[in-house]
Amino acid sequence: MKVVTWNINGIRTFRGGIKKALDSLDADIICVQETKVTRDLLDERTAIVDGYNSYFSYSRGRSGYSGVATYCKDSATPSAAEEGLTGLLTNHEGAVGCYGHQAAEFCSEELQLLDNEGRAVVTQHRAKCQDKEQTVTVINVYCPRADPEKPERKQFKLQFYKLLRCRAEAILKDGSHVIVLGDINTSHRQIDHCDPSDIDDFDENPGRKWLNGFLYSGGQEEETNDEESDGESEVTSTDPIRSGKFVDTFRYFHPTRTNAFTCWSTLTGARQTNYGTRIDYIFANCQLAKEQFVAADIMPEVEGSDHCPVWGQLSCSLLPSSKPPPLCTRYLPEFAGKQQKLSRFLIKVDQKSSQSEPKDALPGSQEEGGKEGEFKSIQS
DNA sequence: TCGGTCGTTAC
DNA sequence: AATCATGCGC
DNA sequence: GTAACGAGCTAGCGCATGATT
Repeated sequence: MKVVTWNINGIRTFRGGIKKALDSLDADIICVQETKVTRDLLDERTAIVDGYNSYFSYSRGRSGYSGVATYCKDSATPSAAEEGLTGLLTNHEGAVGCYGHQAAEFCSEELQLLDNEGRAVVTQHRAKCQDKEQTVTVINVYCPRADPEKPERKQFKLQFYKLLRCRAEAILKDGSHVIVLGDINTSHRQIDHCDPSDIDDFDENPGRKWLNGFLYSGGQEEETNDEESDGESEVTSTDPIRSGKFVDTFRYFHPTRTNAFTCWSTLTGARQTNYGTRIDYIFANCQLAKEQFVAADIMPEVEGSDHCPVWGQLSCSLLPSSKPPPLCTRYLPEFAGKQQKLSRFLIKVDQKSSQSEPKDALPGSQEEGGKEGEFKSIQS
């Protein structure tokens, strides 16, 4: 199976629908960030793509801002899907669960704010990894940018990181493999930045420290010793710097490749001179990375955004769920007439009636509107 | 995780 | 109902 | 003369909103 992440900088720029772009990426799971769309502005050709099932999270604060979506091939239909990292947005069935000890680390208002900008979608899949059936959870994130003008966003970004790690490790501890992918908005090391001496990098240092803690650096032999300088006090004992459980899959396969960037400033036309940064990643827990990942790379030749796609190839194959979880976009009542899967109407009657009502699927903060009745009548 | 250049100012 | 001007966030 | 210090700030997209035709 193959996964892709891509910050698309506005999903509505794909005028004729996004299907062609999705197909050309040729992946089972495609995670996009910065959709800049809200439910009321989502059109059918974007939301309902033949051959895929999709899962959106929208910014609740402002429109035209942030937002992520995960598109799964029908052969990769998840068994669970949910919006956000905190669980506060998921009062419906079909959620992934496993929230760790976030309650001890964050106050509830803070948690709500961290999930208020449509920055995360979590899908859970069954996979067959050499005979054994296992669970793989995909966390699609658009991590906040730390605007230097706004000091509070710096803290927000770090808190989001902390929450992301908390959730990812909780799911991992529960026994699932975990893939964390998306626009992480921090370049990890000097090699990942066109100008490592830039002042900005010092400002982003907390983000790098987080990455160093989140990632496992075994297998990346270079420079493991000079990292000790920012953790000299605890280096002798627990060595928390390298306690991470995840692997940067691109760097795992290309440990020394330089000028490998995924994001370029449009202000200066920096893409033509490849003056960029690598801030879009596919992270996988160590075991998954080592045992299942067979390749990973960036796609700098793909245009259409100020970011390029990143892909990872796994040797395991996905086992599709027979029915998409409630968060699936195709359950939205405004698209009820555009059901794509004929098989949805062909499943056994007893199974269908024992499932939860479609109205439980209505995601997010939007009102349920007057179309719901129409939808229910179509369903039953 | 650093070195590094250049022009102006202060001594 | 289009178009423009301005602002915001990257 | 030389050490110390500070260097300089525009670019372009996608989107929203409100005012103008």
